[in-house]
Amino acid sequence: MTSQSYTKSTSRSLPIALLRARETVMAPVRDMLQNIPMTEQKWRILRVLDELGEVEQSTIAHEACLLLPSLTRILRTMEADGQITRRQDNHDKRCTKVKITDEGRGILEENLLASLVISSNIEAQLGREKLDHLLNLLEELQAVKI
Amino acid sequence: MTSQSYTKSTSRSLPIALLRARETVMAPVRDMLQNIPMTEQKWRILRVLDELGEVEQSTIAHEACLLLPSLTRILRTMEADGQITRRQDNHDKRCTKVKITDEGRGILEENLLASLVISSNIEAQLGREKLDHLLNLLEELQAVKI
DNA sequence: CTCATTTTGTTAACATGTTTACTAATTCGA
DNA sequence: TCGAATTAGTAAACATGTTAACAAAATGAG
Repeated sequence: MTSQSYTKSTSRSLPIALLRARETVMAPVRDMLQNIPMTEQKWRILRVLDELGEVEQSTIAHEACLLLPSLTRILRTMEADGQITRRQDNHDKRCTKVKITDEGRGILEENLLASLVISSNIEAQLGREKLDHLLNLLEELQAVKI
Repeated sequence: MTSQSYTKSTSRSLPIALLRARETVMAPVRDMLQNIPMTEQKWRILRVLDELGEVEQSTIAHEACLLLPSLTRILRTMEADGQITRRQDNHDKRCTKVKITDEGRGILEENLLASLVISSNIEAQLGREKLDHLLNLLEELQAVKI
């Protein structure tokens, strides 16, 4: 840090450190997704739907870290591609319930192995204990109240 | 995880956990930046330039986690707004050297306090030891070879 | 030296991010 | 019960993300 620098080192800035770490981790995932083809966002949506079952769009947006306007557009193409289905909720007609289709699940299944290889590679290099510790700290961080 | 779920819990997926953690941390930063007004990306660029001095665009792109096409556009507006200067390198005429201006530094300085308050708030809630440990793990993760 | 290759950056096209404004359905208090 | 406030989602506009194609300058093997 020079006398000209007003802020602390970017490598010790949590937002920037999180971003850089994510770029490192995502590099091989992006390679995998390019072969499907599928975007990061659609992949996250499929994973969330696979995990949570049939949920409303706001839930997907929150879990997959997407804003609703983006989600609206992305789900439109995913529905057209047969990866998800959408239906109006009976009780609350404002809500749209979204569910993954067999075709959507198929995409997850087909890339399960490649996905595991990537995780294993990272785990092998960082060490299982450190990885677990990191995931725990990240979960704690999400619980911090702003 | 249900019998239908092909992948592990998204909260134990490193890419998704990093993204969610970052969203948590960025929420107050975004509030701060909206008052300037300034985008996340421009803020990162100013921080990197403040830290590294006069550098070429590829370096900025790498440090601030931006792709060159995005950077080209963003620097164009930042130059027009007087926050940075650009000049052709004498030795390698392919390179453009970029430097922060006094006006750009002023923006950092004016928001230094708000920025510190946000960091302190997170540190207070997570604890200094955990925060340091987290930053160390994130730095280690970036060194992982893919 | 010379030409193929690499490096640095730009442009274009389309997807996604982000904000604001909007509609429709629901909730809740007077 | 009614109307204000809230909630779920969409539309539009502009910024940024992402890929492919490109140009110009530098490099390197022959």
